[in-house]
Amino acid sequence: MTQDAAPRKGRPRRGRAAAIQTVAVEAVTWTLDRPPTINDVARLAHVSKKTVSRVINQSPFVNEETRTIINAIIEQIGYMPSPQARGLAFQRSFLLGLVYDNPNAQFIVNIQEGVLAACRLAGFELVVHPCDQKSPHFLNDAKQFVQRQNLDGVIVVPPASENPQLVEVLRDLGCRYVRLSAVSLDEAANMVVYNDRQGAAEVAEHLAGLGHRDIGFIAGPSRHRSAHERRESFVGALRNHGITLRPEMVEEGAYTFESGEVCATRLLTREPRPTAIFASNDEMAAGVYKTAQRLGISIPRDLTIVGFDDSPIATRLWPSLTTVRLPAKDLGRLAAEKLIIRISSDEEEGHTATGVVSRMVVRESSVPPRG
Amino acid sequence: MTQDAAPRKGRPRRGRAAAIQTVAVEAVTWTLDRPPTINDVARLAHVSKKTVSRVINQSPFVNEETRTIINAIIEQIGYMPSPQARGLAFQRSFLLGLVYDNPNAQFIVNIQEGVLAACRLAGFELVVHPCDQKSPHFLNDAKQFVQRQNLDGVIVVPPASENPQLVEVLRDLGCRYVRLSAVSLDEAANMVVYNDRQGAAEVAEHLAGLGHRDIGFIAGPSRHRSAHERRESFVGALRNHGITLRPEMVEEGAYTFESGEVCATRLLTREPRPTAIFASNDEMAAGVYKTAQRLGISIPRDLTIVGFDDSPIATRLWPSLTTVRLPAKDLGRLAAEKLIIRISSDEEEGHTATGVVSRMVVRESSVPPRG
DNA sequence: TCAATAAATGACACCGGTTTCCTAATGGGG
DNA sequence: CCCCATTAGGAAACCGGTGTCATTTATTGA
Repeated sequence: MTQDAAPRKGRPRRGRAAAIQTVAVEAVTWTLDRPPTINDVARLAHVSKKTVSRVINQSPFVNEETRTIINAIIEQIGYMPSPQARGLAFQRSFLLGLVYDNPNAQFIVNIQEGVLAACRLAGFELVVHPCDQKSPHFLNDAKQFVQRQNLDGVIVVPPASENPQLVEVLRDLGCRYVRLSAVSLDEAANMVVYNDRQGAAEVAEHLAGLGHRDIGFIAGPSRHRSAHERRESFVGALRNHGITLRPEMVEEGAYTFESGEVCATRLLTREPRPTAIFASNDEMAAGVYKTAQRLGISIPRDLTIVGFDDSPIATRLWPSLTTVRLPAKDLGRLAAEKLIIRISSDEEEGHTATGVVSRMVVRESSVPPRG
Repeated sequence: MTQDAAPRKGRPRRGRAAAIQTVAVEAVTWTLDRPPTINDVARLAHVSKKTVSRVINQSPFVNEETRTIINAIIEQIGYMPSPQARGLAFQRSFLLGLVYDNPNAQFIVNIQEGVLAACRLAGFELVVHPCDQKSPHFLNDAKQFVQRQNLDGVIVVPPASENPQLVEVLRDLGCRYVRLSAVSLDEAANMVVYNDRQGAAEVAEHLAGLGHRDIGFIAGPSRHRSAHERRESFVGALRNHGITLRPEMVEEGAYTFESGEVCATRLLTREPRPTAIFASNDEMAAGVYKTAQRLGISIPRDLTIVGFDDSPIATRLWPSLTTVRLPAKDLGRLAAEKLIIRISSDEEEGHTATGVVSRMVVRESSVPPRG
């Protein structure tokens, strides 16, 4: 890829080419019982394997006719270069890794989908690798993963992406990586960020605008940066509207359905009962629904609920959930694109900050408070 | 792996080993600026790379002391064999593929999780590959996927797994594969099946036992084998209880939430209105919930609803959904284990049929009909 | 004491690509 | 007409492991 720089002129040649055509045609009748290699192509084309290699790698130093012949033979015998051998010679694997320890299946699937879309376009394949930050082998495990497969790059999803030790391991390994996070941490160049502040602030304005004053908030687990972002932005925006979130109106959940139920039970059995609850993600919002229904609290008449993520469950719930759309698929695509560009252009570090914003989606679960 | 068969005796040797120990210790102070290779290990151990290779591959033909030394050096310099080079020489990739075209994210994630668990234990990595059966490039795309990455094996998830052309492609490629399906199709050896009949029959008995007679059924899309299985088993079991499903009480959905809403609307606006609806999966059951709520029909008082899959949404819904548990994670694990065993033992075809059964889970959405 | 035997190890080619370096042919300028 | 620049292509080494086969050394039986 680094050699065989662009030529300045081009002078076609003849002679060998015409003869080869015949050979090639003759060769096609010949069937191989194993996958064809570059040597087979070279032999059939009466050319050295290096020339075939040049064709494969789009080197400009190949006569147009020769190239045509070789391409025809490649086409006819169905030759495909072995990524193993290529990787060995190139010192590259054409493999990207996706490291995640996120319990939210939908988020992962969406991310994965976006990543795969970008991979597909660039000829990369994706190796997925779930892990567990709480495991003592976590770091070693991640290290082995990257080293063993010789990954060209790794995409790390939160909350694993927010683990500084993991980042250090990746850097030590010299492995290019892109992190997804709710905030741009220490290194903007290696990150794709999603702006949760925007969405959370919109929710605050929405609730304030509807006239809610007794507002409950279910925060995410503190190890997630997104939890901080959503909380701070929400609280701050409420304050701008002259509303102060009382401490007892804030509960910390774990981004799970069950924790949503638990937190909602606490909030809804307090006096004064909140007229609106903002849960930091849709899963917990679903827990709030269930709790409210169990307690005979009507949604949205007696309780406005807002979630975050716009996962499929938001529309499955009844009434449908007002939430904040987090474009996970776009995030995945952006991350992969960023990584692939960096790999292909051989840059050590990217320079542009990349990110997406989250916007509120108003549905049926948010209405003005009663009375 | 095929050479270096087991020895008949063992006679320890001395002499060189003691000297090597010193060399090894001395060598450790030497730091490399690139990932260590087998050559580095060999040089430091004053041994040929072949011997190191023997140690790596657990060949019994290595002197115990030599092995110890080499292992120590490997440990100390952090050497890990390159899977690329290994794969090239072995003609193997240690990579498994997961091919899916299933829109149900949760199902895929669960399968993937099970597959990964098995992969991890056996030292394989997983390359995921979503695809689209409706695309004209579908088969070619799958072929390229397998060939390019030299996959050791592929796991195919329904409905793609039920595409005979895809199976033919895989077979032609000589690629080992395991298919997941609701029924054992033409080749039990290459399949992991889940028995949907059991669960569907249990639902029929459950509904009949509760006293329901006007029962609506939302079938899955006919291209899914599982749709047939669930339908036939349900209808048959109902008949055993003297209940005939009238044609107008059957609607065909697409396994999606939206199609569930559409089908439910049709069913619930007919006379006589069914007192129970069995949806062929939970997503569609969620659509039934939404429709019932929109129409002011109380669940479960006025309408019993049963789903299939036991996906997370079953417990998110209110009241919680009676459904059939399909152990997707186990399915994935079983498939991967089966595949890995076949790869490792170099069997062409497996011989044991593998499968899981589905069982009903009764929750709050199913009660006797009113009156 | 001398094969014969067996364990332990090494030399070398190979897997399927790539890079480096070199040669041959062509055409233009002096 | 010769030399050089330039293009097209090839030979050999290499990437990091493997298989095959030969070689070395020690033990054993005759």
